[in-house]
Amino acid sequence: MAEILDKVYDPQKIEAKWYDYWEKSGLFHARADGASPSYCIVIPPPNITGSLHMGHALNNTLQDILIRWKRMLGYDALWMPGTDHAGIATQNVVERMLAAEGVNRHSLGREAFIDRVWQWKGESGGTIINQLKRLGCSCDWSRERFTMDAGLSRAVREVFVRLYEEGLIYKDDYIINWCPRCRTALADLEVEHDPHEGYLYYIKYPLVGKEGALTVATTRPETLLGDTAVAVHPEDKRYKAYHGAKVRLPVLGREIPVITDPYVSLEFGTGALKITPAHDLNDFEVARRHNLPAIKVIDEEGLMTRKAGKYRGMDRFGCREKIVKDLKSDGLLEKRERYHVPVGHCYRCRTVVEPLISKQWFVAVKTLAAAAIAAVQDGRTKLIPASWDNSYFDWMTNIRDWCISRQIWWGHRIPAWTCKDCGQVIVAREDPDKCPHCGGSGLVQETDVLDTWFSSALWPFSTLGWPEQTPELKLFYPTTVLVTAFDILFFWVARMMMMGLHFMGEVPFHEVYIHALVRDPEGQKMSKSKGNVIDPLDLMAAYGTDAFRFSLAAFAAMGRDIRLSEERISGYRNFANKVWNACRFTFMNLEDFDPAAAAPDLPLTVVEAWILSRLQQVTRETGEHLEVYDFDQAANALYQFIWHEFCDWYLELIKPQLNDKTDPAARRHCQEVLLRVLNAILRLLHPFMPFITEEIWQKLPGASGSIMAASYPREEADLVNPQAEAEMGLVMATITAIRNLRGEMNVPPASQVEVFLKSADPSSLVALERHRQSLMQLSRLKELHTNAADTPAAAAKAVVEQVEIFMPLAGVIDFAEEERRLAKEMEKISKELAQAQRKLANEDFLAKAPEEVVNKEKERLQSWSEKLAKLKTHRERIKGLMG
RNA sequence: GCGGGAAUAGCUCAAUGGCUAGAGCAUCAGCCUUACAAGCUGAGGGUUGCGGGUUCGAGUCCCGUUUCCCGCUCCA
Repeated sequence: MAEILDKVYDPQKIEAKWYDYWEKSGLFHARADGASPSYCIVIPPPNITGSLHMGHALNNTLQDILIRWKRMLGYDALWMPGTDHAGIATQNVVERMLAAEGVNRHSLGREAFIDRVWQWKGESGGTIINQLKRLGCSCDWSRERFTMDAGLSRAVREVFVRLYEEGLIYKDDYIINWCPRCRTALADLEVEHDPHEGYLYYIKYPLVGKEGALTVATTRPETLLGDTAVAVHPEDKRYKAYHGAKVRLPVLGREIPVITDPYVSLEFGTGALKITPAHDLNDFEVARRHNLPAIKVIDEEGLMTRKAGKYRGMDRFGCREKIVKDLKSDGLLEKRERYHVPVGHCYRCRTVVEPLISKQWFVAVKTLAAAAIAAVQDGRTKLIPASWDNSYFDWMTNIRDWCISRQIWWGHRIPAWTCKDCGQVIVAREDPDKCPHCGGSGLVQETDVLDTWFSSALWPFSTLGWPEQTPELKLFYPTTVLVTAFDILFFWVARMMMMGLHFMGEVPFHEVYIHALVRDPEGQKMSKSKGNVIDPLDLMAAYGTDAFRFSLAAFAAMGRDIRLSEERISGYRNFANKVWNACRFTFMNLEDFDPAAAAPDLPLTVVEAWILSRLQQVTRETGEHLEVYDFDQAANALYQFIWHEFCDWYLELIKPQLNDKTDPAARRHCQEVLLRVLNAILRLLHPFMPFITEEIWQKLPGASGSIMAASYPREEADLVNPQAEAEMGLVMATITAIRNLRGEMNVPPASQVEVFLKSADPSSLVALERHRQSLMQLSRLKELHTNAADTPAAAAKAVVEQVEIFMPLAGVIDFAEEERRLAKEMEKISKELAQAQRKLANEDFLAKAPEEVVNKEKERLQSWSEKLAKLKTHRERIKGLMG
């Protein structure tokens, strides 16, 4: 016996209880016993500092849909969860807390500081995990990992040591991007270039021993303090005379050479370029070619060094103003022009990045990148959509060595030691206590930590237990698919490809599904500074998690950004309510239903054959769409079927049988089929709307256990029934046509009318006769004449396929109104007819188009002209009646 | 600057080169029809950005053009 659902669908009430139930039942746990095929997704690990934003919500909803779907299909589905230690971001958070207490990390000391970060992580680091649970994510929490936990740290060290031993990790003096606020080096990728309103300054460098000066153009006059040359293009005729000359550096008076290098552009500025090797990447490379010294005039805090002479200790921007002033008073500033300067900012704190020469650790990525390129080229890993291939190749081809050392404390400390006695560098898996070269005990460990992405790059195998050869690693690597947004394609995906291929010998994932970015309704990127951030938790509270998830899936069209509109989410909330009420209706009609009792052996009615046939097709479509990550199409197919076929038609069509208590067997049979369809619908919908489907499933007669553990519907081909679909198509079209006539002729819904049907095709009438009750009920008829010998003249008329429909409206009908309506209808049809005629009159079309297309066109022509003829006859009759 | 998208109903988006270019929301009209007013039944709404071309046939393919978005960028 079925329990009756509450009258109102209340998402908050039903969503609260199921997550615990699932988790406690162990339903998220992958068995890893090799008994069924494996399916594995590793989660893009969110930062421990993070809280759930729209990007996470979309990303994880899609993953959960895939995982729940595959799990129901019988795969041993592992969704490997975890979090990322987010070195710089986390350190910033904790440092801010310390600042509020009036201390800083240096006064605290390294050990204590790290303890403090762990403490913070314990208290606040789980926020996002709880939010993922709120979203319904069915991750295998028993396997949850963290990039700083013991196992992953061991993997990091193993990778570092091996790469070092292979010569792929090295330490060198090089110019790197430095954030003076975070006081650490950054990788090229971690610098964001934004245009900045600035100036291009033209500065005179007086010639030594001659009259005159060379004028250089620069956006950063303060760096002239570190200039060690002025470069011109070797072919530049303007400067031929100055090759080998010397100029005097303004302000400081140092003499520096004029050199020639083809790097210099002839067109830009004056064609003379100041060279500051310590503070500009290009200058650094020019200087290497010419063996020029580098003079560091800006330090790690962004302050001028003692090499800057009288400017020492000034802030770099203050120094710029002062220098410009001094140049002006010396008469050496020729002019300045307004200019858009591309300025690099730290992606974590937005501070202007300072290029600095510094000793850092690098990964030599060329060979790793080549392997990662090959894997995508030969399809071992597929990017979906493939339009990302070119960006991937482009980036991978132009990649430069990866700076992996960070001058912060929170992270994996680089396992390198320097011997104070012999000066040798030791890189080791275990902390050494004496120098293996000289036996000395004065070992000093590297203070830097590794870039956070270094550990995330190992995520697909480190989380599965590597370097141990675990059963999980064997079963789930390579993982099936990685689901991510394109903004971390290079940061993360590219690096996982490199590391996975190098250490596992196989790609980390077979497919990478790259989904859209969620934008605000105006298409703007959501950001705190713009104030247009929509909090997913608010949406879940307002519309329910199921509606929210379904919206995200329905929005997730491939290769297109998502503009989130609340109106549509509320539309899907209505859909959830619709599902709820369809179930409520079903349950109300199952009060006397005993699933254990034997089902009567009755044949399917046409209506049942039709709905089961449609169900098969929707089942097939849903699977096909999910298989290729067309989440939106899968969601829409279900929405359309459930609302507009199951609810709008099927439930209406079976009401008479359900209400007919005189034939218990037929009623019981009807209940049986209804339950069967609803059961399948819930399972089809479950990956998208896990909570509401579970809530209803638990009350569904004959269902047991969690819907999570039920099987996902598969198409039953023998139930596909084109005849039933054709017949119901005619019935529904006829009902719609009658409703249409009523509407057009302004017949009040309450008043019942008579309808006459006529057709040259007797089988149509037989079919419609079979559905007499449905026709009467759904189009509100007083009487239906399907064998009308005489059709009333004073009637409104419509034509559906071969069937003519007459609705006599004696005393009600406005002949002029009907005449106008017919004229309009005929005009529409005439247009279609003309188009078909035009096509068929075209000899090229007849000769070149495929036969079936031509035949189709002929059929269309025929049916249009028949319909037109019928309407025309009728119109004449109406006209006759009008007098 | 280089590269990639996008442009279709008032809005957000669909549409293997071939049925009358479709949905949802919004609008309008009428309905509390015993699951649902978060609902039901209808209706209106389109020169597919613009200009060419290929084709029997173009929203779809090609060229040009305009606008918008997004990446990448070592000419100061």
